[in-house]
Amino acid sequence: MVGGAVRTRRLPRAERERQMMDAAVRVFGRQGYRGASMDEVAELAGVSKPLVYLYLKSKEDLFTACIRREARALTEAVRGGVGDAALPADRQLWEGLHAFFRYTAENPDGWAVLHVQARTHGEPFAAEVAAMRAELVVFVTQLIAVEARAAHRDPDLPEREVAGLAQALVGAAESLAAWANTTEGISARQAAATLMNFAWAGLGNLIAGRPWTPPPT
Amino acid sequence: MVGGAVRTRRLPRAERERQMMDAAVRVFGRQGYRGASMDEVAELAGVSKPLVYLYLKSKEDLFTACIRREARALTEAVRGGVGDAALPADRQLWEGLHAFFRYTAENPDGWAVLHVQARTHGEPFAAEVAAMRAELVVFVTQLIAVEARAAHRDPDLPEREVAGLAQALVGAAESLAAWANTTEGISARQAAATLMNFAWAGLGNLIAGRPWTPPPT
Amino acid sequence: MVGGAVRTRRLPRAERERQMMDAAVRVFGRQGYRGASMDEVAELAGVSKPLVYLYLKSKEDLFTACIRREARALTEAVRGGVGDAALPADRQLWEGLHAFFRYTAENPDGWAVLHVQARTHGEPFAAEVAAMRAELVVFVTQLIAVEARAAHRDPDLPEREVAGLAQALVGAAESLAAWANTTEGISARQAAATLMNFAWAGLGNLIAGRPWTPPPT
Amino acid sequence: MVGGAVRTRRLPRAERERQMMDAAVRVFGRQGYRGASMDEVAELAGVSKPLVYLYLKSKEDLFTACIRREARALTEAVRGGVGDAALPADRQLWEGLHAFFRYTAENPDGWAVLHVQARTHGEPFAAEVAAMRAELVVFVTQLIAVEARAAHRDPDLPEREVAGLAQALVGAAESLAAWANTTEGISARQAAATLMNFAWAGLGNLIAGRPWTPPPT
DNA sequence: GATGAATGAGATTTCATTCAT
DNA sequence: AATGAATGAAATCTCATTCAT
Repeated sequence: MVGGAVRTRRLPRAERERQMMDAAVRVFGRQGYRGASMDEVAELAGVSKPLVYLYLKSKEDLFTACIRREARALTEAVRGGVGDAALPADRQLWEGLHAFFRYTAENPDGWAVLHVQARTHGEPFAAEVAAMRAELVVFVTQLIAVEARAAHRDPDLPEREVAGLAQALVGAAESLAAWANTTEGISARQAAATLMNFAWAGLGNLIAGRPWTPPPT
Repeated sequence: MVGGAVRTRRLPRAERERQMMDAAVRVFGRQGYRGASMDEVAELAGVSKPLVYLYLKSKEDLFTACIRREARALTEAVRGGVGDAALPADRQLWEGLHAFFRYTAENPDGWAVLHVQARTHGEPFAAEVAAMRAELVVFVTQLIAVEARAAHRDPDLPEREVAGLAQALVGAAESLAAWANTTEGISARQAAATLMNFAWAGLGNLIAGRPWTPPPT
Repeated sequence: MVGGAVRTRRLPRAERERQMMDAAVRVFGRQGYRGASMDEVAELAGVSKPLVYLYLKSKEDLFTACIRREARALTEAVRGGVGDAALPADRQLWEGLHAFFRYTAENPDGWAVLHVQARTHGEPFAAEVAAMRAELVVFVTQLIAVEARAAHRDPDLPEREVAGLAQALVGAAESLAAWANTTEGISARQAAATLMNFAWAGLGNLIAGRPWTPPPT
Repeated sequence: MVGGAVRTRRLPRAERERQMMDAAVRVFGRQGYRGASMDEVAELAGVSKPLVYLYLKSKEDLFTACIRREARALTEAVRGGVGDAALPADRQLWEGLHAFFRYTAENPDGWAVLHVQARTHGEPFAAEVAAMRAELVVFVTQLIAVEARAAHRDPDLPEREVAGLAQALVGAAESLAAWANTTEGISARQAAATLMNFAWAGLGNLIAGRPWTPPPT
C-alpha cells in the first residue's frame, strides 16, 4: 500500500490511471505542486514516467485531475453524510460536518491537495477548488436560511451577511480539520461537536453554560 | 515602493536587508516558496544575487526570515489593536479581530506568506507559523477563560475544548480575511462584525434576532 | 487523400505500406526528419505505431524508402515528360524542365523530402538524393554533348566543366521551382521558359567555343 | 581550432558569446536545428549549458542569432568583393560571384546554416534567410537592368521576368557553391567562371531581345 | 493483419549557489 | 559594500522502439 510497489505489468488503462492519481494525490498533498516531481509520482505509482505523460498529459493536467477527483469525492462524502433533507437544520449541519471531518481524517493527502496546495497555484487550480467550496457554502447558506424561516422570522439577514457567515463556518471547519488531523486523540465526532458549539450556540451561550448538544449516535 | 528600483549604491546593511526582504515577501507571497526564484528576488530588490546570499545565506534562511518578520508584525498589529486589557472580553476580541482584518488587508503578500505559503513547505517553516498562531490562540483562549470567570462560572470548559474553539475562531478569521480581501466592498470592520456575530452570539441567537452589536467607532 | 483517415481494417500489405509512406512523405516533407515523429506518421496513416515498425522497420528505413520512392517518381516524371529522344536537344531540355516544374508543383511534400530534408541528415540519405541528381545531371550532360556534336564541334568541353554546368542548371531549376511554387501566378510553363532563356544561350555560346572570360586576378 | 577546448575561465561576455556562436554555427550547420543539441554546443564552446542559456536565451534564439550573424557576414563579403560600382555589369557580377564562392568555401558551416538548415524550420527562420537572399537578388536584378539600359534598350523585360532570372542565378550559385565545396579541386574562381559562362550569354541574348521561345503546347 | 501497454534514453530549460575581483 | 562570470543538479517532457496478445 505504500508504493514503489512491484511493477504489475500490462494493466488496463483505467486501473493504471487510478494508480497514478493515487500516487499523485499523495505526492502533491505532501510536497505541493512545485515541490512534487513527476519522477516521484511515477515511481510511487510503479510505472515509468512516459506512461504518466501518455495517460495524463502534463503535470498541470495531472494536478487538475487530482483536484477534480478529490473535490468530487469530498462533496459526495458530505452530501452522503447529511442524508435526509427533512431533518432539522442543526441536525443536517451536524451530520454534514461529521462526514466532513471523517472524510478529511481518512484522506489527509486529498484534503491537503484541496485545502492547501490547489489554492497556492494560480487561478485555474484555485478556481476548481473555489467551485467546490462554493457548493459547500451554498449548502450551509441554505441551512441557515431554512432555520431562519423555521423561526418564523423574515430572512432579513442580508444575503451578503449570510455569505460571510457561511465563509466563516467553512473556514472554521477547514481549520479544525487540520487541527484534528494533526492532534493526537481528536475524533471527527469531537471536532464536529466543537464546531457546532462554536457556531450554533455561540461562545456567549457556551460560557453561560448552554451548549449545543450533539445527537446520540 | 514597487521595486525593480534604481540601483541605489552603498547602502547600510540593515536597509539593504529590508529591501531584500520586502522583495522576498512579495515574491514568496505571490509565487510560493518553490515558485519564487532568487533571481526574481534580487532583481526586485535592485541588487545582485551574490549580495542576497551574502546577507541572507540561502533561500531557506530568507524564507524563514520573512516568516518571522511578518509573523511578528502581525501579532504586534493585533496586540496593538486590542489596546487596554481592562476592556470587557468581547470588546477586546472585537478590537483584535478588527486589527487583524485591517492588517491582512493592508499586507496581502505578508499574509499570504504566513497563511498559505509557509504551511506548504515542511515542518521547519510550518513550525514558525504555528508558533505565531499559538500565540493568537493563547490570547483568544484567555479571553474566553476570563469571560467564563466573569460569569462566575468555573472554567470547566476542558482545556482541549477551548483549544478547539480557538482553532475554529482563528480559522474562521483567516477564511473571512481571504474572502474580505477578494470581495469588492467588504471592509475590515464588516468582516470583524460578521465574525463576532458568528462566534460570540452563535447562529442560534442570530437567527432568533439577537445579534451581537459592534461598539460605535 | 488528406489522411487521419478512418481506420480501414485488414488491408493487403502493399496498400498499407503505400498509405504509410504517403503519410511519411507528408510529415517528413513538412517537419523534417528529426521533427517528424513516428506517432504523427502512424496517426496520419490511420494505423498503429507497431504496424509501421512491422512493415518499415525503423524511422531511418522509412525515410530512406520515402526518398527512394519520391526520387524514382520524379525522375520518371521528367523522363516521361521528355518523350521522343529524336527531338532537338533544346526541345528535349524544355520538355524535361517543364515536366520537372509540373511535378514539383504537384508534389510539394515529396519534393521537399528530396530537395530540403534528405540533404540535411548525413551521408546515407544525401547519397540517395545525390544518385537521383546524378541521373538528371547525366541526362542534361548528354543533351549538351549532343548539341555540341550537332554543331560539328568536338566535345572538347572538359567533363568537369560540363558537370559544373549541369549542377548550375539543376540548382537554378530547384531555385525556380521553390520560387514558382511560392509565388502567386507563376506557372510551370513560365518557370521552364525563364530557365531556358537563362541557360540556353549561355550553353550555346559555350558549345560554340565562345566562353565568357574572367578578368585576370 | 577544433574546440572542446580547454576551459578558459572568466572571459568577458562578448567574447564568450562569440565562442558560443562559433560552436553553434558549426553544430547547427552539420546536424541541423533539431539534430543539434545544446549539450553539444556547450561542450564545443567549452562552457556549461546554463551559460549558453544565460547569454543566448534559448535554442531558437541561438539559432536566430547564428542566422543573422552569418547572413550579415555573407552579404558583407559579397558587397565588399564587388567593389567599385562603376565597373561594367559583367565585371561586377563576376566579382560578386567570386566573393560569394570564396566566402562559402571558407565558411561551409555558416553557409550550411543559411542555405540548408534555416529553410527547413518554419517561417521565422526562413524569413531571416529570405531577407538576405532578397538582398542578393536585388543586387543581381540591378546589374541586369543596368546592362539592359547600357544596351540602349528599353527595360522592357517585365519585372517578374527579371525576378525569375535573378532567382535562377542565385539558385545556380547556391548549387554550385555546394558542389564546389564538396568536390575536390574546384576553386572559387572556377565555380564563378562556370556560372558566368552559364548565365551571362543567356542574359545577353535576353537583353538583346533574342529570347528563346517555347514551343506551342 | 493489427494493436494497447509500456519504457530507456535523451531533449530543453531552470535554479540555487559560488568564485574571483 | 557589491558584482559579473560561471556551474552542478535536477526539472518537465518527447521519442523511437518493443512486448504480449
